[in-house]
Amino acid sequence: MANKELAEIFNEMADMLSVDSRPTARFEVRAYQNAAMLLLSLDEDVSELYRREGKEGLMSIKGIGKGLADKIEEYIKTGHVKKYDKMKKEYPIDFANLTKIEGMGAKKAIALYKKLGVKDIPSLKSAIEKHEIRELEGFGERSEQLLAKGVEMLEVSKGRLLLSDALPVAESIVSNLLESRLVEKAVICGSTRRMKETIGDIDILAISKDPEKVMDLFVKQKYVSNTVVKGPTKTTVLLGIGTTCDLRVISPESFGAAMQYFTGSKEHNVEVRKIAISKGYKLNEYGLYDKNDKVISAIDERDIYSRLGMDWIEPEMRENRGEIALAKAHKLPKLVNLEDLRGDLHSHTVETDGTNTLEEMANAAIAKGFEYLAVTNHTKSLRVAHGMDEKKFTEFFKRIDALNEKLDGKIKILKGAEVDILKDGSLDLDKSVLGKMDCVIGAVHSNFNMGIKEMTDRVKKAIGTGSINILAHPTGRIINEREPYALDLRSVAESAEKYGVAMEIDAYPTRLDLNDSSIFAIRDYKVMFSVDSDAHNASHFDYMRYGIGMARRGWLQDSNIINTMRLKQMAKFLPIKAT
DNA sequence: GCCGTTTTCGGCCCGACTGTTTTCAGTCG
Repeated sequence: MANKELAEIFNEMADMLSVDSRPTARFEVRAYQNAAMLLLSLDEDVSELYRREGKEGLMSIKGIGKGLADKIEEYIKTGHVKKYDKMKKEYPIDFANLTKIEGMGAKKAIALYKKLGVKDIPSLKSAIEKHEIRELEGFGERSEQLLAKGVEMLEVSKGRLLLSDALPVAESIVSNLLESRLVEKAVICGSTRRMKETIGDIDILAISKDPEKVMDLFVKQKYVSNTVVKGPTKTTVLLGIGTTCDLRVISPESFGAAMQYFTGSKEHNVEVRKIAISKGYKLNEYGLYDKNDKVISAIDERDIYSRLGMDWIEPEMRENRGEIALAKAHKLPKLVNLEDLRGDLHSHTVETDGTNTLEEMANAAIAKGFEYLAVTNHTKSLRVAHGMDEKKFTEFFKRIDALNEKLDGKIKILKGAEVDILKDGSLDLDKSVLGKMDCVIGAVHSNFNMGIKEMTDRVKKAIGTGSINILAHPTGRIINEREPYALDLRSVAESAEKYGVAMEIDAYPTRLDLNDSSIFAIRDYKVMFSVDSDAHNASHFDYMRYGIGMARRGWLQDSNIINTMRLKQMAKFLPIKAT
């Protein structure tokens, strides 16, 4: 995809421009960085947009003007951006990796290149080992040590942390702080509060009369492997799960402003601050101030938004994707909540690759308060998961009938399957058996490396059979492991809308598929969604909250999601049998 | 390099921390 490559080029151009002494250069840096971010958040391939709408289409994106549009066009046509190539000759530096090091930005990278010829991580390591850095003007022994530590940390941590690894640890630390009675309040902020699919670091805010003791307790938490910085207002530790965690102790009167500030995202905050400026105010982590530095609002996050003429914005929406305009117009959507879910439509048992029996899964679902649970085991061609054939499904369904009778309305177990969508788009089970089911999920589990047209046709053919009700984990990606397969998601969504097939938001922590940006990409279609746990174990129903996180980040309401409905209403979407 | 119900020129988000300095630059969130 050209978006990612161009974003890298623009980011590097920004890095190289950062040492340009022209007074306008620093604003050009921002323009390039902004363009890189826009490209990464774009729903479709920018070359597709260009093919369809030309340079005008590119320039219709706010933040892309003539200069950048020219460069995008040049890249699509020739595969090169001349200005970039020229700059890169002067600075043949691996900015992308070097600036991943904590404390290393573009300017330091360039300084090290000019003085020592450092151009990538290996040459940096060698300069550190030879103690060349401490001799440089503007650097010192401490800088050299910090860079050495930064390189080491970079090599240990690979990929971003899963939300499901970060959130429980953050919650546990917060509850330990609260239990100690040393803090009056403690809350999670940052990307964890925004429920991003992966987390860079964990941010926690607290109010306390005794900050030193709180910090002492904090660094002694069992999750902590190392203390990076320890002060009375800010302490940073390294957690065993491979991320840093900041705890800030703030004054009670600034709590709302600090929450707003540390929740981010950065892009959202920049826009909110611009609004503050336009009203003659100033907004920072301590409060909202007027021209005379008098506090207008600071204690309560909602009040700060309100004083800026906006409705309070759910953390999951704070990504500067249009939520600010809606908040100003008082037209924010009422996002779906975990409590709105009435059941789960995707789960597995020991018969295939699950670890609990049908009865155990049913009981766990009852404990969760579900009204229904679809058991959707794998089908025969998925041999690694002991996929079932027609005969096994028929026998299994008799057990479901018996169990439903025994459970006497405590829950309704729906007969289902996660049927493989084969290479040619046909389904892995006979139609006569699929016809007996209450909930059929279609899923691609093989031949991931097809071209985009082939793969799109394959999935659309499966949807067109009329035999599936939900398309499972539509992009097939596994976080930090497998890229999504090539698929025209819009075209698939169009087809899903036509055939009344719901698109899944698979809540399994390594999948989270669809994710927020995919949901955004298909928001023009009136397609329904299904938030499912994909549980392979009775404890996996807890994963639902991550799926709800994605749904909320995609601005979905309960009316967009089929399993917020009661069983009777669901009959419109699923062929639920009377039994 | 982008943008515009105060502007097509003159603006462009904000503050803390750190290590290096002796008033500040670079980085980060």
